[in-house]
Amino acid sequence: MPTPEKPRAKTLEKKQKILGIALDCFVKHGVEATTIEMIKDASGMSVGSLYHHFGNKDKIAAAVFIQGMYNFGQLTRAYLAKVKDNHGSAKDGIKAIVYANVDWISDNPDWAKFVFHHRTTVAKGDSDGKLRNDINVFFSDLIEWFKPFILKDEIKQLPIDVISSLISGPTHDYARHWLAGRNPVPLKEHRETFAEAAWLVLRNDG
Amino acid sequence: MPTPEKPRAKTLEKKQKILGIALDCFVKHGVEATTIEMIKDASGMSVGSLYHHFGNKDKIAAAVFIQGMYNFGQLTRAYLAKVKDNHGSAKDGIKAIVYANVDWISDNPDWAKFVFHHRTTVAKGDSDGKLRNDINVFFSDLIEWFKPFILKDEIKQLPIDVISSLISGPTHDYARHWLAGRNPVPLKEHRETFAEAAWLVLRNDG
DNA sequence: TAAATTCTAGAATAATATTCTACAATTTAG
DNA sequence: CTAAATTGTAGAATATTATTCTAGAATTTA
Repeated sequence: MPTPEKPRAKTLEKKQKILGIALDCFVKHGVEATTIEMIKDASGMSVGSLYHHFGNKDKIAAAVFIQGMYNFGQLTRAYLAKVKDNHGSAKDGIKAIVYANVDWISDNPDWAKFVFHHRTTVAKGDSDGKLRNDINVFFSDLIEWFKPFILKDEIKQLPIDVISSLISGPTHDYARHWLAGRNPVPLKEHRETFAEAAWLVLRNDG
Repeated sequence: MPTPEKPRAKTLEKKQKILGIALDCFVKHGVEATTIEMIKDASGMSVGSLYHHFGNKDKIAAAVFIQGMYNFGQLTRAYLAKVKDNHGSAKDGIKAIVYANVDWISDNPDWAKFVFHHRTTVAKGDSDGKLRNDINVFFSDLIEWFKPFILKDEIKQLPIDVISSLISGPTHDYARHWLAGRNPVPLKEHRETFAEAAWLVLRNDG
């Protein structure tokens, strides 16, 4: 087994900085078109160091992706935790999820662009399934929250993955177009619309 | 200006065949990881010919993308035309759009995978805006169809791009996960669910 | 049927990713 | 505190892959 290396003091923050720079390059030119040399020049790092830290270009991209997903996950958990603390309703929870999506995407457009366009790319390199697992854990947290409301018939009896798509689908679709410059009106301006729409499709009775 | 070349007899079908083979490679390995040599070997074509016909790798990808979008557009138009012919309601039209999406994605999963993941990539190379324009034309056809129903207040007064995301968002989101193997239940099984959901959010009054 | 055009082939070149080797900096063990 | 041991840096060397180029074959046009 590969010895688990112990990083030096400032290594982690240095790596984080590189991820930010790599993100800039990736978003500006796309992963394929950004060369290691670009990242090297922009970060003032040597090629050797980059490879020492990340292994190869795909793994840099993977690290960027994971960083982004992690931050997004944190925000969503925080929003849901607040609902939980206030003993919020099913409606509050569903709207909170939409809010978390809209807010994170709006506040981190570059990360969002990257995350939207590179899940597949990154999944390929996830040989140990670590990423997959993290996402599953995140997902089961969400399910935990939903279950009681579904059981109480406040939310429609639908498969969880369908529920998930009904909640996030419209927001993500609009976000993609907005981030790409095809939709001029900022996502944030439709926050309430998408939140209410999600509740409208998922609530039981009308 | 670049002389508009006149292709030879079997050139077009040869190019189409290559696009299919390229799609296979792209879907199996991703655009970045498929080499020109792979496409060369799989198609029995020479490197020179590939470059003669397509210019470079990005343009092969662009051609694949455009082919896919074109086919999808055709299907959607056909579905909507049928509704028009039968003097269908707003509900019929909105459900038809969802059906077109679900059916095309289900019947052409590889094309769908590619189209979903490479719009951005391709948009970068669309210097003359031809692709952009085609999509705009397609979009305005849709808008034309919607307008009367919005005016008659059968459909909610919302910006067209929001309407578009509310109709297609959930289907596309689910499709992405299904195509990536994360959602095991085929998209088609939720066709009616997503179609009804779209109508539920968009209809006026409840 | 000859000239013009389009297409094919594969070698030559260029751009880029990755590996490797030597050394520098930091940490750890005693 | 000091000497291994470990981790990080640098840049040259190598390997892979994209792209260009040249010559000629096939087809079309006039």
